[in-house]
Amino acid sequence: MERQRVSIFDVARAAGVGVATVSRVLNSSPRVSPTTRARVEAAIEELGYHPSRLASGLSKGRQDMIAVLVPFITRPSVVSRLEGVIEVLDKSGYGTTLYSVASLSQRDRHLEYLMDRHASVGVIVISIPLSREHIASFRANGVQLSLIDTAGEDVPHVVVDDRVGGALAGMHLIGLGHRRIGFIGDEDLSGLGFASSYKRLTGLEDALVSFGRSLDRELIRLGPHGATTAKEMADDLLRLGNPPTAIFAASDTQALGVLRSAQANGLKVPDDLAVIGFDNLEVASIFNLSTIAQPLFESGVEGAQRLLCQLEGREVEQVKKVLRLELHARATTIRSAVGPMGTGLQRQLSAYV
Amino acid sequence: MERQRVSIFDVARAAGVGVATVSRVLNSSPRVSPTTRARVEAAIEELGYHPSRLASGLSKGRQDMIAVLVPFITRPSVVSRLEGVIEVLDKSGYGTTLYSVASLSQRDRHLEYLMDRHASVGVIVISIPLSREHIASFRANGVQLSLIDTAGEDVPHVVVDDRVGGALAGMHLIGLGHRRIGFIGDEDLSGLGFASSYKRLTGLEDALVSFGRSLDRELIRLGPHGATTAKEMADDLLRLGNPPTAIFAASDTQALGVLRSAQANGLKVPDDLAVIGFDNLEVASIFNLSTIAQPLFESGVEGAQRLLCQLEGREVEQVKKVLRLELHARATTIRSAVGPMGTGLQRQLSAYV
DNA sequence: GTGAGCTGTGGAAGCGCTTCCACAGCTTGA
DNA sequence: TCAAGCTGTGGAAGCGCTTCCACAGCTCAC
Repeated sequence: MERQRVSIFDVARAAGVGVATVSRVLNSSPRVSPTTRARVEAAIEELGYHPSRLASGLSKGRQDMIAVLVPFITRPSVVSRLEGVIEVLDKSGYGTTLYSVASLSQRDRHLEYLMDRHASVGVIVISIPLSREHIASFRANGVQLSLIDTAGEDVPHVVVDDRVGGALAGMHLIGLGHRRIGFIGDEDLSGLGFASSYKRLTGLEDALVSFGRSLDRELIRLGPHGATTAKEMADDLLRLGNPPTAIFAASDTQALGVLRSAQANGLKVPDDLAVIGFDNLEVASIFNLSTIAQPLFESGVEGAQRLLCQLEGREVEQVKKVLRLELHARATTIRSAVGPMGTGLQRQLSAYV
Repeated sequence: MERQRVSIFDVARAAGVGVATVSRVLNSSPRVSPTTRARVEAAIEELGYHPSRLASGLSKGRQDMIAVLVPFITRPSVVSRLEGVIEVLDKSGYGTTLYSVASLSQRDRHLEYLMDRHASVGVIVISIPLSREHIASFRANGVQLSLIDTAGEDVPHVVVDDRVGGALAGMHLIGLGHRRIGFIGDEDLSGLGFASSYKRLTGLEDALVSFGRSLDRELIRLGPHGATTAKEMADDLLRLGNPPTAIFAASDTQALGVLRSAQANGLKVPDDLAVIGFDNLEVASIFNLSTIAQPLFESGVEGAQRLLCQLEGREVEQVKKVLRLELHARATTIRSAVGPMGTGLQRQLSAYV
């Protein structure tokens, strides 16, 4: 039933040349005369030949594949990054394979498999911290690495300064007169070691400290990522005897939950409660949510480009690339004509150079 | 620099057996004595040997890889489905590769590559319509196929009845007394032929017709998917001399845009404007948005399981599997104590068997 | 005791490519 | 004119596996 595969040998015979010549045509080697090339191309066309990546990979000792390691593809921020990566990789000639990681064991299983030139020539890791040993193994096996939203010694990585971002949010709220600032962020249940939420909290503390104040542990809630859990945590915070007047959420998704909690509790935003998120997802602009914007899509593009750069044998100019964060002060922190969800005042402040 | 690859031959020598025996151990063939097996396993462990999928695939004439073809990974609904797929595939022993499709040419390029046992033994297609020829090609090449949210003759597919879903939404709104019902949906710019938005509109028409009414073309707006564009379309609709009293959005994302538009225009939901979406994403429950719920994650699980079923040589029991739709009537269509975003009345109606 | 039928094993061919090496037929410079 | 050096080409080895085939050493029924 299944039709016989057309191999390079069939093409060679049809074109009246040797297999080596066909291979040269396939790999666009200059060492082929135009006439021969045309004959071979005609034969390929006629037979409907598709070279086998498997055979080619085995023969070359490496597969022309790039692997992308991502956690939690449910998170919009991860998806945006991934989109940027795919955008670039898709026109690169490399195949792209996605590996989704949700647990330590899964991470290790995938990493072990990917540290092999037969599996991939390059790996892009998004938001997953890698150990020194991991990195060394990749290097030993000659597999290139490019990190996005996670750092690594001597490995090209593109990040933002989450701590500065947290400080930015903190300064904004403090500047608006808030003294009791709550924080809602992620608890790392996976054991993978995600640190961005924690760093953003540290940034908030920096801001408070620089104003002679300190972090109030009572106003911090950490839990699994998601709008629903964030709402519950916000409910909890707002039930306190002396509730916060502002809440900084570690992501826009969580900020949405906070917003929802405020409304359910009959609080007016931003008057009774100011809310600021992180990421600047589409929902943030839709709901006029104040947020710290980070270039998600661009981080993916950048990370992918840096991998390709290495694969072409060129040095990456700037091993650690820090992308810019920006405060988008919108209606959930700044009072405006139309109210929390209105089309009021919308300020964008450039963060730092 | 790069260390030499450990091959099956090295293992064979270390264990004092032939390569065939090592291969048998790797493929857990019963034809190996326990003692020999133990010796080989020890050698594998000691040498840190990892078999090459490339070589194995080439030798077997097929790669143990499953490809997943998805459009627009930005859409939360697609991501949920994908999550379900990955959940199942990840513990299946097959490698999983993701191919993202945003245009016709990209679709064809990927399909052409994937119809090859050297690329994958099975393909899961999410939401992308396939032609009869595509399907025939897969079959001719012995590559198994499983479709999610898209149909195909004689190919296992899991879908929902979007038209019924549309009717469900329509009946709900009509039952609440609405006579001018607007629709906001997708325009298929990609040329890939996505039909769900259109089918949902047809369902709305069915509902109207069954009540002796008809679809008012003036109240229909189609545009690129997204909350922002949906808001603009809703603004447009609400500016009409005789604006709709209810809007059915083809997805929750778009419904969010509608909600935003209502608020910006000073309309109270659901009194001045009722809004219903589709999908039942997390945002829907957060914002108490009425919606037609479809089992997204489950569709992914189901689709993946059916592919695995075929790969094991078993027949899929039900080629066309229709998943259930449910009306979740929440605060954006039904008045309640707390208002549009309150924790008011929340009814769930089972749709159909 | 002998042939048939196991079980466990190794050798080697072959999967479809790439690439090294050899070589034929040229062109060039001395 | 001839050695040297191109250019274009083909043959064949080899990438790391799987699997067919052969075979040794058994057991077992007759």
